Amino acid sequence: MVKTVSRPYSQYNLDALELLGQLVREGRLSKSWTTTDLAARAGISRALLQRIERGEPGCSIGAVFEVATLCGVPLFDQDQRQLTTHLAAHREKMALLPKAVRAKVQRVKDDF
Amino acid sequence: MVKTVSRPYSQYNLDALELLGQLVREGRLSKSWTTTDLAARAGISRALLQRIERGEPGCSIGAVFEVATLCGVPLFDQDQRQLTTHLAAHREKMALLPKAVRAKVQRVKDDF
DNA sequence: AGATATTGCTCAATTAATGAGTCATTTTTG
DNA sequence: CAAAAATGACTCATTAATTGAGCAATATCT
Repeated sequence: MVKTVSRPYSQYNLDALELLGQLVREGRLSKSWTTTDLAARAGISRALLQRIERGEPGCSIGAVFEVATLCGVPLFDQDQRQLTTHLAAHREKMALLPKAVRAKVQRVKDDF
Repeated sequence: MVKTVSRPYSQYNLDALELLGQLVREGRLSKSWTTTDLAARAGISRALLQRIERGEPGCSIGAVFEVATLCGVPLFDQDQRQLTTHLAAHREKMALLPKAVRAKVQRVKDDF
């Protein structure tokens, strides 16, 4: 029985997901929570929690974030952690950026 | 038409997801990629990319990570960034942790 | 060691996400 | 200003995720 690949994920991200799953598991154990405990707290099924700890890429990011937060796993960089502050800052920053980008038209010099 | 809530996500994580979406969008624009460009690179549909930039919690974490990486958005802390190294380290660390936790049995002193 | 709880896994049924397409609007370029 | 392109938002059919339950194996506690 060979595992079929539904979508081509990069190895880097598969590793990142596996690491995230391990961090979650560590956090859970450090708090002495059973899988059932944590799943209940996060409002998800135990089966899904196990898939998250296994680092499966198909899990919804909302569920993963809930679990990670409960386990004390930081989601972003230290300097990005103050969400509310940064949300506002980024909203302003976005206002300065172009609303749309445009593919460079490769105008070829065809007069030679 | 009121938006029905499929699952109770914490406001903190909703904010985190919105921030992540903004960071992705910033990264995309800084590289002058159209939504179609980035979606193609990530191997996802444009519709999904838009949901990711909007910070919707239902998107698969695999898709979000692919996009974030392409946009140069760091996923973990500085000290957790070297994935391969940390994967190995965590594997060893896990070997030392208990395989299962057990809920403390609240043995009540019932002899009074 | 024995008892009991936890974990890991599978499977079918249900629910939700994803892809593809369309359209109106906004933005950029010449 | 006009044309071309990008974006945002939406629908619907398809595909995939999620749930809930059950069971075997393993780990923990007394």
